Amino acid sequence: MTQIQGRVIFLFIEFKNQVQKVLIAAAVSAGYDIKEEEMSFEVSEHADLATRLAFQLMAQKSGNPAATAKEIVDAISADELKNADLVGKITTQGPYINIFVSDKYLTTTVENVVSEKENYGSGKNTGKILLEHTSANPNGPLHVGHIRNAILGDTLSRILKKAGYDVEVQYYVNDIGRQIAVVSWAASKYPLDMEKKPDYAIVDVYVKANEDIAKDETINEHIEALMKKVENGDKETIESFTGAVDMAVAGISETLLLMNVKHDKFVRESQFIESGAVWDVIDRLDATGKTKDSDGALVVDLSEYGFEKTLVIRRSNGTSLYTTRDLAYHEWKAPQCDRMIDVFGADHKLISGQLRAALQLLGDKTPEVVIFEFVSLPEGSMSTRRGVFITADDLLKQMIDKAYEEIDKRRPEESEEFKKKVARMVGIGSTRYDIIKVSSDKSTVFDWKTALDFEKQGAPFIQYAHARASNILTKAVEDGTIGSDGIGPGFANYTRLIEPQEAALIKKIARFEQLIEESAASLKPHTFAIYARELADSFSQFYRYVPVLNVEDIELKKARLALVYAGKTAIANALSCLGIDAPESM
RNA sequence: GGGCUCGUGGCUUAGCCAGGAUAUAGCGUCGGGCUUCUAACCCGAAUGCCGGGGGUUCGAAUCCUCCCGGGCCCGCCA
Repeated sequence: MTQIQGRVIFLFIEFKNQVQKVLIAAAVSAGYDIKEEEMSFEVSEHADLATRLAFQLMAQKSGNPAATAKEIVDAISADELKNADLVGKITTQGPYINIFVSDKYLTTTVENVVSEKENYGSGKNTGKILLEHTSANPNGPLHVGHIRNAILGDTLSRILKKAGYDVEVQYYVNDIGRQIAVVSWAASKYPLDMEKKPDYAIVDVYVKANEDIAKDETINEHIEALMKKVENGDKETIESFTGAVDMAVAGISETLLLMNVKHDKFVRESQFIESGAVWDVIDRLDATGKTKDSDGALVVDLSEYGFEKTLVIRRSNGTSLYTTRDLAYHEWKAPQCDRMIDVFGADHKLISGQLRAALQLLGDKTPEVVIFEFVSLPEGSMSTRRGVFITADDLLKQMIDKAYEEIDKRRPEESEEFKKKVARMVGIGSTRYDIIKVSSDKSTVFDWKTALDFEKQGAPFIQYAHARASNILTKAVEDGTIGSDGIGPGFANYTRLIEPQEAALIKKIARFEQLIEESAASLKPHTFAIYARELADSFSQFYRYVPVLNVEDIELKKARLALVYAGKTAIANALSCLGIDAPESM
């Protein structure tokens, strides 16, 4: 068994390994030819683990899967089974072989959570990951499309950390492109409303400027001139760009912080102009012989990577593009980490493929790209430029207000401070959960009615289960069953936990580590979000059917308290991975 | 026009990559449950040609193919 700090890790996986060993031995002794890599298992409602092995092997003999399944199970040796201490019963049902966990599996799970506490569920992966997400242009506030990027990226970073990786999260700030030139021009023409949140002040003038440009194309000449000045290092122009960008970023940061989204670093594109890295990248691409002139612009041929169209890496006016600066950014990141992960919207599918191809052409490490499909409005797609968007702040505020109404209705006697705190936890949690639970490859249409009708069996449901567990534990401290040293290793005899709801909850808790592992490996956080809900579901059923505080038998009471503690801990750890606060009371 | 992607009960959605046991769950609807640890809870019921056709297979929501519908993209925006 794999041991880390004295404990068997990945209990579910170890269970699976034991089952595999037992079944292979049985199949071989029954006269079948089977290799380890051919074994496949599924989690099933009929058992803790099931296999369709008989379907694969039937051709070797009878051709009857049910007969094959029975033959294999009959051939299981008692000795093998004795060594597999996590495996309980193995039965057949027609062609299926159903496997159940042992009592030791259950008691070990509870003991593990009780001793590991907030570290329960952590993985053993290693390596440094640089994760980039959100990176919205600093030309206005975040809108509901950006929220999906931020929540997906932030949840991913939390899950990867839980899986054991060293993760650094970056926001790539476009402080130098055409859009920022427009912002800078706008800020010089129109006064900024300093009363407003700074990102809103910026977008006001940005939208006006774009209206001007639509009417008068000659403004574009001013914009181009500004871009050239910046690339040539003109101090005054750079300062005006930086001033506008700082305002927008300040506002964006405030919004991100409100929804528990954390970035370790804000990296500015301009640094790759200043350092000359951009021109260096262009030179090296040019040296590959894959570039050519196209109407004065420099383009690179990526046809050998499957891209029909060439990629422009330098404008005909000599300035660089986002794509070029992004190449420099990735070259800068590569030596700092083992893996790079970028979270982009669906509009970046093509360009991110070209980016990867160009990096390959240069012989560089390439990023893994996580794509999420668009969030649009009933009337069409959102556009900061046209001023058509619903801001993240607006959505978050309304979600918090909605949550406040609920808590005010349910706990009117509580303090204003309590209600506000819970409203924020629930409002933000609901927003995050509703977004993260859906697979990122589904496009969605935003509408207020659906957004504000936050599903009760979403974040609030999970948070409520946590609050109920906390409540029981608080009362057990008050009645003295839990001493001042709390619940730790060896607190109770867990073989007393034999109710079906107890076993179901323990089994659900035991799968935590595997779900983290799978979610981290596939970079699909929604699968973990669904697990978190199932975990809360198991707890709610346990809570309904199994009394804890008014149990006479003190040993049984202590065993159940330990399970409540294990449930609370698992739920808290799951919520933490989702960036959702776990209230002690709500 | 070409490429990518999605299409699962009234609505939202899991499962699809590695095909198999009555297709997952929530909302909504209908019915039941608080003198018992917080009812933002629990239990039960109804609702599905898994977009459509064809194919592969003993077996297809899952693989292949064509079609229909939504989304995104198709060089000097990001």
